[in-house]
Amino acid sequence: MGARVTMRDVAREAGVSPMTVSRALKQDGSVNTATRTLVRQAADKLGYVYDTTAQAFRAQRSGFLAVTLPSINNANFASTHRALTQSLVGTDLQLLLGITNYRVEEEERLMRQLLARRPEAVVLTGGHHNAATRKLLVSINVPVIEIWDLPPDPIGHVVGFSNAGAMALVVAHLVETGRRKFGFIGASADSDTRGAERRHGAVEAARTFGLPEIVQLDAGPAPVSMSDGARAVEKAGDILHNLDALICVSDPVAFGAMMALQRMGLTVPDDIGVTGFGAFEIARIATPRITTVDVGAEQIGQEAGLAILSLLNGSQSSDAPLRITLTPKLQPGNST
Amino acid sequence: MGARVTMRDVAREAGVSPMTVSRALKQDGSVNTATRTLVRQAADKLGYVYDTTAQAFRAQRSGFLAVTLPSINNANFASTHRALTQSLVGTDLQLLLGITNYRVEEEERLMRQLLARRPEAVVLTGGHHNAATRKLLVSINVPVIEIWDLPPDPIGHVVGFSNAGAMALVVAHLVETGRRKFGFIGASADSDTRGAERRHGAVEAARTFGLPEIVQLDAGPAPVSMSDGARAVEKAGDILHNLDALICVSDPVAFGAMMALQRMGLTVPDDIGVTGFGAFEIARIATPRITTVDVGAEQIGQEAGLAILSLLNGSQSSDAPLRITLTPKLQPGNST
DNA sequence: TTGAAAGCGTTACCAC
DNA sequence: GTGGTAACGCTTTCAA
Repeated sequence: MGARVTMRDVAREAGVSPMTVSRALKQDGSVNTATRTLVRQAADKLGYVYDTTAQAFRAQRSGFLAVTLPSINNANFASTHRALTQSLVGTDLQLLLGITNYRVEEEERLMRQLLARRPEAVVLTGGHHNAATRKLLVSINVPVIEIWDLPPDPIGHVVGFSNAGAMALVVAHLVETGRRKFGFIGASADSDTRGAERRHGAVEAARTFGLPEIVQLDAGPAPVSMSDGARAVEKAGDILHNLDALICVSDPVAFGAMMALQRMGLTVPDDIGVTGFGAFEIARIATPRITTVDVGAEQIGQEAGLAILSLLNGSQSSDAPLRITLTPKLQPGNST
Repeated sequence: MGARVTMRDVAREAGVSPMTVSRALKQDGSVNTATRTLVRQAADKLGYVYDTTAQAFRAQRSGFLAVTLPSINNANFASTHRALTQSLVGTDLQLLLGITNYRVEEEERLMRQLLARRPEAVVLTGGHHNAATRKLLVSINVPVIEIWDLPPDPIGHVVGFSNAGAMALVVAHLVETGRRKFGFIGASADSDTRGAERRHGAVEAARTFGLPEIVQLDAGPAPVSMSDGARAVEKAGDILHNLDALICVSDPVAFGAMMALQRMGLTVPDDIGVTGFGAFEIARIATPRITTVDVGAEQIGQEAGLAILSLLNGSQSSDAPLRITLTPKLQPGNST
């Protein structure tokens, strides 16, 4: 139950000054190798743990990168998270993660909590925020990056793709395979704004192709899962016989839909086609493999990380907001 | 780009002392209402922003709860995370999350990074750590909780269940349904220590029941996924004809295995039974539904949260380490 | 290459 | 109800 070990203690143990300890524990070149070894040994012996809080306080640099994600249980967001983390290896930046659970009010609460930690940059998944959140973010004086979207009126920088455009790829593919009458399965509320954009993109693309209006099948509030996809199909009932493809907001939803269709005696893709979104593992492994869209989740994280580093280096002026646009790729499977 | 506004500036503006500003900006009752109004106005006028870093430093209370998870993309860990977050609502504690990617060396690196932020408590997923990590954790003076395991020699407190015991439930169930010759599909390396324990539990249970030795099918390094399960089955080939059940380390692996079996013309459960682990959504939605084990991921998070709060309140002495043991429940499906 | 002093912004503690 | 003083652990700055 002893008091905390500080640099002062390590200094005493090593027979040097606290300042030398400070320098020895960094890569800072100006320390004698022997001294450094001595200090390292003393630190290890005493079980010294560096105090980032004190450093952050003294240096007026938190070392935090605030990141929000809608969900922690999503392979795509996990990829983005991993790539972002990876791109910060070797720097002293640390991710401070907040999960919004797809709720805008939660995002505001979370953002207040995150900003109180004085992050050096902020990464938000999605480009739709309430007024209060926006106000918070424009007033802080650090880089803000919105990812996974292409907001028309971004707060700062953007690394994303067009969710609507990605859905247009899907519609075009379905048309090519000779289909015309589509249903869309997605979340009901506007909570999943990327989902709403995908829906919108599908509807618009259908109009462009001169197709019949897309039938909307409600899968409940976000996040929508396999079961929600299955339930939406079950609720649809006879409507399905008038459709030749179901466009799903994500691969898990598509898989749930396929399971339900199978139970109803409908064969995919012969009786009806099914498409997913996001290139999740389930799309590859399901039988039939699900036609999906790879949005480059990993690349988003990587590009965002690189952007942050250059913005913080000052090598990139933040006066000219970045807008990095990725191109989603259709991944045809056997479900269409 | 002027210098930062501090309490001192606000104090000067309001004609009071910094101490009074500090009190006025909290809910702290002992400030005259008029004074408080004055201070608030001065703060607003100057655009004052409270400095949490300085507070954390001075008060020696970071407000952080350090949490490690093996993966961000896992419904079970996501449940634990959500429940833990939920149980801290209303407190000033904030989660500081680190992902180990199932790697022990990564855990050490991560733990150093997390501890440097001086968390008020530490939650580790898993009960296996390298010597350095253990040393770090026993020397810090805050509550440490290991979850998702029942380590024989815990660092501090424990909220978990027996992975081996849970697998014994599965084996007992398979025996009841008349099966005797089992294969086990799990990660190869020891990286997924919970997986290794499950494997061990299955082997032990088989011995207890006097069954033939369980055939080990390697699914590669952790994390193992649907594809890994499928690949393990494909590699097994004719071995499968000598088995009447495949015990899988997780539901995704079990699903992948089922898909591969199906492609090989084997019917589940008639030709061979399949079991999973973790009560993932895929177990419910797959056809046939996968027999699995619900380990109470959410309850783990909740209990850990409650434990932390009581430990930090001082209402619970940390001299007597908590050991909360949950009871996994078998969820029979149609795959056995 | 190393050390001494000062101070980052806040709050615990003690006066009044 | 309010103020003064000191201190949290580190690093910037200057000196040796």
